[in-house]
Amino acid sequence: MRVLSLNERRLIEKVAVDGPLARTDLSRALGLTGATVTRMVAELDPLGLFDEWPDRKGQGGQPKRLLRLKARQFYAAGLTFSRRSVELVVLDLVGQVVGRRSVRPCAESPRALALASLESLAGIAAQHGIVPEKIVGIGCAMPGNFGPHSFKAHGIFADFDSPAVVAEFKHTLAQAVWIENDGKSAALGEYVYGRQPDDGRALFLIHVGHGVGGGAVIDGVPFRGVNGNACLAGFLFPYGQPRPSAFDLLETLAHAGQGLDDFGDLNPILAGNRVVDDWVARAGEQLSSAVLAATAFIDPSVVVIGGRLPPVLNRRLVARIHETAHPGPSRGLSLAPVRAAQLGPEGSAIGAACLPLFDTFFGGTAGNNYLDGRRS
Amino acid sequence: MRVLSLNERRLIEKVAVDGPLARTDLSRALGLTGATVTRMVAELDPLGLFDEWPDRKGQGGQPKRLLRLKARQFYAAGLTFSRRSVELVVLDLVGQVVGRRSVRPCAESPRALALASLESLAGIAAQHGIVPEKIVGIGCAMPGNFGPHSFKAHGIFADFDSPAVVAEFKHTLAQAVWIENDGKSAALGEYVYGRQPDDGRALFLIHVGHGVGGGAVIDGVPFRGVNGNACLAGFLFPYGQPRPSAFDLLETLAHAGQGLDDFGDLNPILAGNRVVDDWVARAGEQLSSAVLAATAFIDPSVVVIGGRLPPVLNRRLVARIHETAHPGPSRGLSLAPVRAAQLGPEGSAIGAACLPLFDTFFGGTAGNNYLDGRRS
DNA sequence: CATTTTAATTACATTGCGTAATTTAATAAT
DNA sequence: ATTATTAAATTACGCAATGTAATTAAAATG
Repeated sequence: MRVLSLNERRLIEKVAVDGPLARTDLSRALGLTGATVTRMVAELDPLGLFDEWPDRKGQGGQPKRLLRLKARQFYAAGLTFSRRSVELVVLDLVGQVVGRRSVRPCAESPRALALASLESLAGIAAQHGIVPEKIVGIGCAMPGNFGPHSFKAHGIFADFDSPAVVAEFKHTLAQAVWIENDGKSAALGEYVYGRQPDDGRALFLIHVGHGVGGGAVIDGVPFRGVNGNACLAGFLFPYGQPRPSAFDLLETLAHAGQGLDDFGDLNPILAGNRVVDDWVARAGEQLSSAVLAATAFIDPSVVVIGGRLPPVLNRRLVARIHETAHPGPSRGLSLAPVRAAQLGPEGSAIGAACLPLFDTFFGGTAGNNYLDGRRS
Repeated sequence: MRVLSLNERRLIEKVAVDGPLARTDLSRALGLTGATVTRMVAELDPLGLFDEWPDRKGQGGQPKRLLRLKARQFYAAGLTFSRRSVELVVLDLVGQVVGRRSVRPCAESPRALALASLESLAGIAAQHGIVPEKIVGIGCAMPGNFGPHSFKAHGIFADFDSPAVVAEFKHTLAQAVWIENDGKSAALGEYVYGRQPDDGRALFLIHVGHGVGGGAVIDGVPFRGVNGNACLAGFLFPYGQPRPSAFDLLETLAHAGQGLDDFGDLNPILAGNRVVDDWVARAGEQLSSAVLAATAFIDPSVVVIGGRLPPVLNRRLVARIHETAHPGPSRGLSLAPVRAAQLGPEGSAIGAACLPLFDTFFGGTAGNNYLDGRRS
């Protein structure tokens, strides 16, 4: 697919995040003239990105012609890594999960995993009549950190440590592959597909997963840090001690004789579970410190609690954070507003699939020159 | 002065930070063609921004013609607020302090302070034959935080709290006035005029001043947060308890019977001072936690220790941080490299004066459209 | 003194976007 | 029903910033 210009991406992102919108709305929102928006939409027409229909309820003048992203037009796959399985979802550009497969116990080699993923992807594609050109890539939301030259995955996925393995993974999948930290991809997914109208300009997500991570999207740009390890909200909670991670909850439950296989098995056992209640009380309190730290360093417009836990637990953690009522990071300041992630239990996978879609259709690298489309 | 385009600012900033440079060097560094750089430099010629001279030590081919910023060509004033006085410095675009005045006890009303500042500025200007058109503005590095609609100054400058007062200040000074948090302006100053070749893409400064604040410049853009309160590295150290601030050092000294009037009086009493030694040991240890937090959230290429202390103390604090040897923020990660601020005791004022210069000549708002100079 | 090499300049082409005029499709007024 | 009004969308035209490619400039090299 042809490379989209910066303003084309801005336009598409605006429609995706705040749509449906008419050309005039876009003109105002993007600071471009109506003429330019008309031209850009016409230019993008061959891609079939938009649905368009006249606005009823107009009060005079020519009615607006609203645009929104067309469903089932472009796709990406997202991989999330759990304890016992790898989940693959296929997402379309509007954020609908088109298909899902549980791939394989992750003890397998990366190559085997890649082949199995490819097979699952092909299966879903065939089932829905998706041609390969409509799949823009595969995103992997990995628990772990980036070293200066490699990705250091969380212990149980140590096979992903070497960049050579990542390269082979890309090669085997025969697709463009994005590898990103799970917290950062979840933040991106929440920004694009879980955004609330009053979220403002900077979203910070605390990722309650294998560890306690995080990510931020600031002015539409993912905030990665120079090594890709920014937003590590969990630094406050040393390893080996109680910490507000989903992994920690599983261990706490196991310790109380309620061993579970994976994050996905949590839902049925939540109701009236004393161990869970206690964990939420403690973890919520810890997370409020993390919210404080995020407010102090990032000063975001909203802090979202998300990750691998069932949405109910995210909401309960948020309630607990509100109870804790921390003072702000400095004189006269208060904590950033906190809310639970909008995206459901598949938020992590949606975030992963979001990586290729975002880089292809949305914000991209803000602030490069060549805005006019002159590329070297 | 005419408004400079984004690429013009990028060019000027590059020359300022990494100069002297030839047109070809700039072409490579900015991703523009040589033709464009030639044109831009010619276009900027009337401003008299550059010195140009042929490069000796060329090894063949036409010798480079190196460019650097011309001294004493444009100026800005910077105000810093201390306990008993307000310091005004005049800085030129290359970063040289042209003149300094101690303005007045800060108990005075903001209007009186503004008038006194104006007088001092006029005095320095007259002394050096600086015409008003060459002064691009006045920057104020204020200790304090931004509320949603106002600036909340540190207690002893409570008069600055109201935006109306700030407006009057601007009006009285009859100059463009920038009000910024002291940590953030110090970070900017350090980025522009104290930068080391290996600082990389993201500089984080921990500001040891009235409180413990901070600032960051990421990819050439000051990082402010949505309310202008990001980078508050001091959130770890609650008020009323020992904390690594310059204010805390003064109080510690006063408590030990060594009362001082202001930060500026520290230098003579440092040598062999047991109280200071103990304070450095404790504060350095605390600061290493702040470095850890900054690494976790921002993932910068360098953390700079700066603020209102004498440079010797900054260096001693850095040494102490290195001794403390904190583990990194997460598995496999280490702390960002730490170094002491390059700018001397006037760093804070230089940072303040840097605000107008930066907004006029440097990076500015990256990522806006209208790169071509079409402005609405 | 011709050749090579790199820097800088110049002439010309491209293009993304603004300005302003025009067309379109609805409601409100007569 | 016809006309006026209004706002959205489109079209024709122009401009400014940049790229491409050819040209000139000034040194080292042989």
